[in-house]
Amino acid sequence: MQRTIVWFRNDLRLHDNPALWEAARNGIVIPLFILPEEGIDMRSTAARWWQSRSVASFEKELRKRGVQLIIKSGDAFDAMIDVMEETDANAVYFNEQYGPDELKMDKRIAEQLTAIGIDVQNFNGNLLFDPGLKNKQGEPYKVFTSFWKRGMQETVPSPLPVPQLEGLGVPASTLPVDRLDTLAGRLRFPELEPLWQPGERTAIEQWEQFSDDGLLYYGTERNLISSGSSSLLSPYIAAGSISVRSIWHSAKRIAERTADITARQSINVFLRQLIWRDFAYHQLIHYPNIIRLPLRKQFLDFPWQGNEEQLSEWKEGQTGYPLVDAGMRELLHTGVIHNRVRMVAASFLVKHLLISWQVGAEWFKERLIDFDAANNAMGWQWVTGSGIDAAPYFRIFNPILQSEKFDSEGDYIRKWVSELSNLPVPYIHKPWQAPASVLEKAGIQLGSTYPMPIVDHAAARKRALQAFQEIKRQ
DNA sequence: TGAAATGTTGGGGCG
DNA sequence: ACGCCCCAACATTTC
Repeated sequence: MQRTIVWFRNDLRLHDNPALWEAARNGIVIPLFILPEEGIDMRSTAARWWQSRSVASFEKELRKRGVQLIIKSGDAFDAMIDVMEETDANAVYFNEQYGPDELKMDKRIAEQLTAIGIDVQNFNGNLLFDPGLKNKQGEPYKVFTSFWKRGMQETVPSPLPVPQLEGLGVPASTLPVDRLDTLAGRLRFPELEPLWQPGERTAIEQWEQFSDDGLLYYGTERNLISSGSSSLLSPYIAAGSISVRSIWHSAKRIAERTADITARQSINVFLRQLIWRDFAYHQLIHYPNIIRLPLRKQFLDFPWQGNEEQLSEWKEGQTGYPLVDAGMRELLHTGVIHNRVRMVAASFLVKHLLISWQVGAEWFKERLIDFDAANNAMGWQWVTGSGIDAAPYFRIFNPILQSEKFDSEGDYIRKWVSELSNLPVPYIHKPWQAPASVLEKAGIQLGSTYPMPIVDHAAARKRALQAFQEIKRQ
């Protein structure tokens, strides 16, 4: 009877978990989660908080099934050796991660384990498609639409069911579950605590609720910021509490059952978003540097020039552009931002403030509970125009027009920028244009209760285009 | 998964 | 009745 350590990271679920499934098929399962070594990489991020909450929830699920999650900290190889000595485990399975650091570490650990006679196996548990997908010329895809078309033709593996688990039967030594909190700096995100319920069950419920209703209108509603049309699944997908392949197949089944054209189109729009996620990993796998460096070389010399003060104003939602500020405050208070606003706020940092996308990406990494290195890198490079299939640099979002288009009544702004809540349309989108009487009636003093725009849109746009000309010449 | 600038057209006001 | 101008409204080009 094989005894397999299943090393969990961003795959905190029982359903459709290839590593867990195979381990269970072969015998006894020894689930392991390893916290980062003390003193190393201990930065407290919202995503780490979320992961720690998700691990705690997963531990409970396992315990209900009579299986103990072993929690260790420190070097992964050393931790595994510890566990193997105590439990006589003779195999280690895990699902692949695709970041450059993770790949390097996984390779190192696999080699070390193999060298001492341990059976090591890894699986794709995170993506819809084969991570090595190539086009007909044998090249990685460089344009999303072709990747998308290919994806729609691919067969996505059917999700695996929840396996029957057999655990060790005797307790093994482990760190207490509450160590997750302290190590992850959980106490630094008290405002997120009441907002998010972690775990596989909640994730599946969330999907069922969304697929029952919102999914069918997703195509037309998803851009309307205050319509509540987001799936809210991204934090669960990021932690691996739900499998994208399960979502895929479930959505496909719903599409097959419905004759309504709009609903079918909506489902396709949603599937397209899932394919964007795979495309992000596709890029990360083929161009691991995209996390740190622009893919288009000329952007290495881009004349970034934003200042610290403006960066803080952006982070705090004090730019004077209501939609941008609403988004940045939503991020601070909830750990997520609506996708449309994400683009507008990111574009504002890069193009209006000329602050480098890496700085923005770092802030998102610190604050997003749905943080995903591949998505984040792709998204920021897309906005900047420095990535594959990115928006051309001269495409500059106008934060006022975006606000008028996608938050036409200003409801989203009123929710997050409460000092503007009494301001009527159209001035809610551009308070500095409101007549004095309107401002007074709404109880607003520009420059004191709410900032004047920190940059003028037209001037900032012009400046950004000039900066673009500079690198284009080179 | 833009926006602004520039070009074109056609209806209507007006001398 | 006619030509001229104005300017929405829409289309195209440019950034």
